[in-house]
Amino acid sequence: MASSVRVRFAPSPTGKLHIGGARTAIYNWAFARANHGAFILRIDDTDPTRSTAENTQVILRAMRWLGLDWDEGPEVGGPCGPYAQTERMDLYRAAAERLLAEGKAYPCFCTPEQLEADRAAARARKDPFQGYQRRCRSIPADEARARMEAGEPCTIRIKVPEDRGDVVIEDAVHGRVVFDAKELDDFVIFRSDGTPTYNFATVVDDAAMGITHVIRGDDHLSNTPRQVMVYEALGAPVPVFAHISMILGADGKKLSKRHGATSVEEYRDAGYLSDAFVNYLALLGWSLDGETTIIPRDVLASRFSLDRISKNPATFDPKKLDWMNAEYINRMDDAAFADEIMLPALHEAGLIEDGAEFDEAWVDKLAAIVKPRTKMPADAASVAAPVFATAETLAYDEKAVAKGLAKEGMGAVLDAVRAALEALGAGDWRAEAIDAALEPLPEALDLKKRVVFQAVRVAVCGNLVSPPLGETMELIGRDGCLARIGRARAMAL
RNA sequence: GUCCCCAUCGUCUAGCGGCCCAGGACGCCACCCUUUCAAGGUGGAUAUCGCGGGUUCGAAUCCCGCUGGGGGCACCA
Repeated sequence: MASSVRVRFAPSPTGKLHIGGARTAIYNWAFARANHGAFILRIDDTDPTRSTAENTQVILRAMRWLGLDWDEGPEVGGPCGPYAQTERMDLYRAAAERLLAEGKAYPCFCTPEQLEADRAAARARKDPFQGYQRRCRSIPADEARARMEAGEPCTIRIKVPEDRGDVVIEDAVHGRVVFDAKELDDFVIFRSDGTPTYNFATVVDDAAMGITHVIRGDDHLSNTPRQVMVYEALGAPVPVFAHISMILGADGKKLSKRHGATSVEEYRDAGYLSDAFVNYLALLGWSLDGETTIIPRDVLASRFSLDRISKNPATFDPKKLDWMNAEYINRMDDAAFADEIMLPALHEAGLIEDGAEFDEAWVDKLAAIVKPRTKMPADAASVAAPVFATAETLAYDEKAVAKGLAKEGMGAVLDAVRAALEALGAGDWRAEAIDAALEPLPEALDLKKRVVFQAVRVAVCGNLVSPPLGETMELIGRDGCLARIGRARAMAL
């Protein structure tokens, strides 16, 4: 396969992995998988003041949680390493030297003050071109070389060919985008401190790593013609670009802290399922067919395509993410739900001991009634909590007691309930039998069904809300239920 | 200032000249199921396809202008 796909996700470790970056990573990963290509992770840490090793670790952890495995990159290595830009400085230096030697770049001795003055002047005379005025472009090569060797501080600028004309970018999502090379200035590729700039380092790396498709945020579209200049100067093939839109907050503004959680790990910590999160993010700006919303990652990995990426910016909608999460939870089978969601949640909530063992059938039955009431993992703990309490520890909700239990006549109801339940032997303690035993009571007591069952519910679960009574009581057990009713009897009138 | 991008229900989107007085999903509402809460089922409201001009027998779809958003123009990435 001569032209096999190679894509990369290249975050800067200047912060946590945020939602927008995660989606870019997902698209790159899915595109690589769908085309049997390679997904490369590279750490673009050329900004020494803002990059930290800790952020890199946070990003790697987030990538793993998202399930985006990389074929080449940190901790897995690969033929194009190293995969952090700070470790590739020699490459950038060599590339810059080459461009200098070939006359495709030149040193610029302008001071920041000089540059600022030029900019101010351009503004003042309303010059449509506000970029670098190319003061140092015409310095003779030997003079430039001499000044450099004398140690005069300088940056290296790329020489945008005078007659370059239009720079045409065939973008996979935007189509043809045309820039006039005249609008491009001779931008800096190497700083005076000897470090490369982003637009240079990325291109050198993308070229060296054989990247075939650059899938990244829209904010880079305007930078692309600059990068094309570097590819051309380097004599490297220009990859296919795919610029994806930004993700906005509910107010249509760029997503920021004001909009709540923006980093991947905040969503992980909040209990969102990786699969649901990835599915939701993938759909924010991409569609499979316009109809399907539940797209498991294996489908994403086989059916993802660039031509179905949307051009418009997307607003992040937490409500839909919540729905998606609940959907993934409800699609789990009971055993998986019990092991992966319910039991860990109960443990987290301190409701079960370390290494506690439960009867498998019992746990599955519990899972079956808890699962549809679980939108977030923590819900599983609160829904199942009454089952794990004892008659002594069960918390009675005050309002529930007032509304359902502490009322005239409820004492008689509980007495009747107790009598009916006591008639059931331990061997008959099953949901259907319990329901059958309770069923005739409302009529016998001449009360509404609702009133009777509400009293039982509060007595047994401590709350007005619970999973179906019969099943819940079966799981709690005969003794537990009778003990609770005994305790509740004191609260009833 | 200048260059570039974007514009369909509140939100994510389908649509690439007739199948669309616009389809799906979230959310919302109603009903059904029901001893509560969910889940599930059924149905419903919400888009003059940003605005104005063209082109065409016919435009959400093509062209032009405008407006509104966003991004770039750094020795940040």
